[in-house]
Amino acid sequence: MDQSCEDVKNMMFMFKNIDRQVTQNFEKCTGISLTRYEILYTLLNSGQLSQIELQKKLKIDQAAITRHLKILEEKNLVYRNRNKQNNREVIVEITNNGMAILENCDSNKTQFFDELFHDFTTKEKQQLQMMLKKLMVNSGKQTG
Amino acid sequence: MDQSCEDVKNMMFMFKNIDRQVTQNFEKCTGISLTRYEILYTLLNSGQLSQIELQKKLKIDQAAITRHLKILEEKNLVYRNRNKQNNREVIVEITNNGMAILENCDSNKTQFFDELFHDFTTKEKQQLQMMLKKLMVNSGKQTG
DNA sequence: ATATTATAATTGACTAGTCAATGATTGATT
DNA sequence: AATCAATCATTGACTAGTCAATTATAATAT
Repeated sequence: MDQSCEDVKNMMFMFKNIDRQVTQNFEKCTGISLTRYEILYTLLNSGQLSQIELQKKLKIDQAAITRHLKILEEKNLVYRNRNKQNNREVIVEITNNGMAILENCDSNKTQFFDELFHDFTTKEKQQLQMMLKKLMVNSGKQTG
Repeated sequence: MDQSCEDVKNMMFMFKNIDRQVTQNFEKCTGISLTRYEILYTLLNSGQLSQIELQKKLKIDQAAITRHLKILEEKNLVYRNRNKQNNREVIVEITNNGMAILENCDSNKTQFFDELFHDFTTKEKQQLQMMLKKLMVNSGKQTG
C-alpha cells in the first residue's frame, strides 16, 4: 500500500485512540461523561430544546439521546415534559442541579484540556480546528 | 467558559464525530470494520503475533481482541494456536483467505481515504499527523 | 371527515469498546 | 519440590453508540 494511504490509515487509528483516551480521562477527571456534559452544556446555552433539536446539535442517534436523558432525568439534572403545542415532542431543560454539576466540573475540565494541548501553540490549535472542520464535512458527505 | 476552552471542547466533539463517521463509512465502503481491517493488516506485516502483542500494537482491550479474533477465525481469516513454547499464549496468523480480503478492499479503501482528505495539501496532512501524534502522547499520559 | 403520510420518541437487538474476575500456565522464592 | 506471584486469554457485566420497528401524534390530501 502506498505511503500516503498508509499515513491516512494511521491517522484514523490515532483518531480512534485519542477519542477513546480523552473520553475515558474526561469522565475520570470530571465525574461526568463527555457526551452527557455536552448535553447539559448545550441545554445551558440554548434553554429549552426538543430531543430532536438536541439530536441535531450533538449529531448522535435519537435512541442514544433518549437513553442519556432518561438517566439525566433520574439524577435530577434535567426536566422533561411533553410540548403542549405539539405532543410528539419532549421538551428538555436543565435543572439548577444540572447547572451546579456543570460549574463543579469546570475547573477540572479546564485543567484537563490545558494538559491535553500543553505543547500546542495557539496557531496550531487553530489549524487543527480548521482541519477537523474539513474532515467533519468530508466524512459527513461520504454517505447520506 | 473562556474561548480557548470552548474551542478545545469543540475539537473533542469533532474528534468523536469524525471517528464515528469514518468508522461507519469505512465498513460500508470496504465490507470490513476498520478495527478488523487493522488486525488483519498488522498480521500481514508482522507475521505471527501473540494476542498480547496485537493488543499492544492496536491499543485496545484484550477482551476486545479476543472477541474480534474469534470472529475472524470463524470466517477463516486467521489461524489461532497455542504457543508450544508458552502455553499461555495464543499465536495468531493471517490466512490466505485473510490476505485475499485485504487485497479486495484495497482500492475501495484508497478511494475512501482520498475522498476524506481531498481538500488537504500534503503539508496539511503532515501537520495533522504531527499534531495527532502529540495528542496521542498527551492523552496517554493523563491517566496511567 | 377520513385516510394517508410525516414526525418524534421509544424500545429491542446489535457492535465495539471498557473493567474486573477467573483459569491456566509459567517463573521465581524459599 | 512447593508455594507464591506474574502473565495471557477468556468470560461476564457494563457503557455508548447504531439501525429498524413500533407507537403516538400532527399535518395533509382526498
